Amino acid sequence: MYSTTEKKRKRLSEEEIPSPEQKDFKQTKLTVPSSSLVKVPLLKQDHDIPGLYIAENFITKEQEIEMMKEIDKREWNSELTRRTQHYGYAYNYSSRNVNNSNGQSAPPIPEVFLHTLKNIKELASDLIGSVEFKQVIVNEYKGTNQGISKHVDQCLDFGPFIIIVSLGDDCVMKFHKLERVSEEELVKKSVKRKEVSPSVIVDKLLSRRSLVILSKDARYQYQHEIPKTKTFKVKNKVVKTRTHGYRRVSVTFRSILSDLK
DNA sequence: TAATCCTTTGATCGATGTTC
DNA sequence: GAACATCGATCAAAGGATTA
Repeated sequence: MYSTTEKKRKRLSEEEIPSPEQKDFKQTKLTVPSSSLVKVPLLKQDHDIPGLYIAENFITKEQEIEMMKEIDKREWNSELTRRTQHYGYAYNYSSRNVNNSNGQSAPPIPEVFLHTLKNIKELASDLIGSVEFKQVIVNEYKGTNQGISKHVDQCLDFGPFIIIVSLGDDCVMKFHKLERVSEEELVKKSVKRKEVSPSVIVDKLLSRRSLVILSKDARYQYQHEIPKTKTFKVKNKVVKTRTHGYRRVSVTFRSILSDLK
């Protein structure tokens, strides 16, 4: 039996005919990392959302511990309901922009993140090219009800790729498809975005130690959200139940558009 | 030029639906 | 029936766009 909400919601299924862009789906490791003796993660293009790439087990358990240790040594910002850390450029949630020239500059990006970034660039060089990622935000989601409301990452300051490394615990990210607008329109502050009707919502499991890259449609034509729910579901099946001990830390890398100009 | 409206990102709350 | 999940409405803040 389906709920009213579910009836009106169109969920993508494996059986759906892929778009021309999706037909080009390929499971590729875009570039071989320097060490050939370690298990090489695969960067897979997602079937459902153009521009979404996921690499499971992108980092090792040892790297995860090392990153967590580094994060826990640092000072947290408790301005939001979730705790955050900003590196490279601080993001101002009130003015919704990045700033490093008004006395609120963020600390430099820690070495352990730069090392991760180097591995990302090796794995995804064909996708991200020579784009420099100079801003890092660490978000911590603890307990049973912390999440982030649906949104599209700011388009005026941040570049075309959003890169997320998940640490600690798994989560589900929900993608809400928006009415399409051109990338030229996106940089106009006045552009109004609405979800497509009937709504298209795609659930994606982000497992710990995985890498996610949002580009193209995944970056600009979908809102993403981490629901503030006790259970995480994919296609209505519970894949994770949060307890009070739940802790997921995400490390998000962004490029700064003013750097690209 | 000043006032007003609109935008984005994120938070909160209430109503309604679902599950156990 | 209680607890939980989902959805939509509303609000905040600051800057940009529009209008008078």
